[in-house]
Amino acid sequence: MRLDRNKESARQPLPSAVERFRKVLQRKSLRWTREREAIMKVVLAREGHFEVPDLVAALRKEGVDASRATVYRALPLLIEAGLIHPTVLSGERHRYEATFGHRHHDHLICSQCDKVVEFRFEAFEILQREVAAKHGFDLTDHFHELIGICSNCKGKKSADA
Amino acid sequence: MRLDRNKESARQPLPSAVERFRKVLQRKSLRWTREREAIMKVVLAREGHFEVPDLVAALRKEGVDASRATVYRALPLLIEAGLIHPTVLSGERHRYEATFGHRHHDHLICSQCDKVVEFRFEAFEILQREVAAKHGFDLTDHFHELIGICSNCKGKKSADA
DNA sequence: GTAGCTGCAAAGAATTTGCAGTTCT
DNA sequence: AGAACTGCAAATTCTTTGCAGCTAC
Repeated sequence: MRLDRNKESARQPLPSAVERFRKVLQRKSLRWTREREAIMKVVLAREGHFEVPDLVAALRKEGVDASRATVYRALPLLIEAGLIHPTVLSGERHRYEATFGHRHHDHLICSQCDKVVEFRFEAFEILQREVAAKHGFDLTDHFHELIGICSNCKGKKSADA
Repeated sequence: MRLDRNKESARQPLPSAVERFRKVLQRKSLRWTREREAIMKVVLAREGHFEVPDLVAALRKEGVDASRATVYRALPLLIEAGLIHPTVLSGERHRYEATFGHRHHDHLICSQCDKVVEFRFEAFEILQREVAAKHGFDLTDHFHELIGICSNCKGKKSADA
């Protein structure tokens, strides 16, 4: 999760997301285009995690003009603007999650049924900064994912092999 | 990092790694072959993180018989045996790290120079189990990676764009 | 003897890139 | 006008698979 304590972004509607995105573009002398705007909106509207091929399909379904290539090219910018964040998730393809307008959280995942629980534990946030500081780092981001077996799956026999 | 508190595996030489691997194979009615053995040894001998294509190249260089396909097929077994573990590390391809004979640790990474610091902080281990338990999960594994700017890079101007 | 293995080469997928035409600023 | 964009299709990679012949048990 991109750490972001100096901006009261959570819970704000679209305008400030637009602002953030524009700011990044401006700083890099890049342009605000209809495609980038469309991608941004669809991304922010998505619930939970998403993978790029799915996102591309979703765009197409909404009749949004934005080719796969353009989507791939936009992602790093959205990340830089703090609107989305890569997530780990044992999966194969890259996964992202909209972070703008969402309270920061990490994930607890059942390895058997893939159930995902979002959690937030302030102690982690504090200790992480401490650990980083102890090694002379300024913490800017982190990935934290817990893997386990949920109560529901505990009973079931593991049909291993 | 695969959690493993019931086995005093760390610091032990090869034999017990072999034993573990054989045990997994046995349980799944799979076979102990010269290729799997060779892959296991080369993997355990590697320092730090590795990606599959590099591992395959390393094997070839040592004249080890083991095709790419066989390597890919062996990895899940090595993971199951607790000899290696996938790591996050923002990279593109899958990355692994030998865990057998190494004390568990997580990573602190400089996003500018890619410097990697291994850290271990007992509090995290404990709190993670607590969080999992609070949601009814049995924790079996976790990914935890801190991203920041190291002291060395702090001075440098960020030649962004 | 048989189920499982292996290498190979082909297949699959996700992501990236070169290019020619378009569009912000 | 000029730099930056976009879609397309081709190119790259990593990873997986089908198959025919080998090998551990």
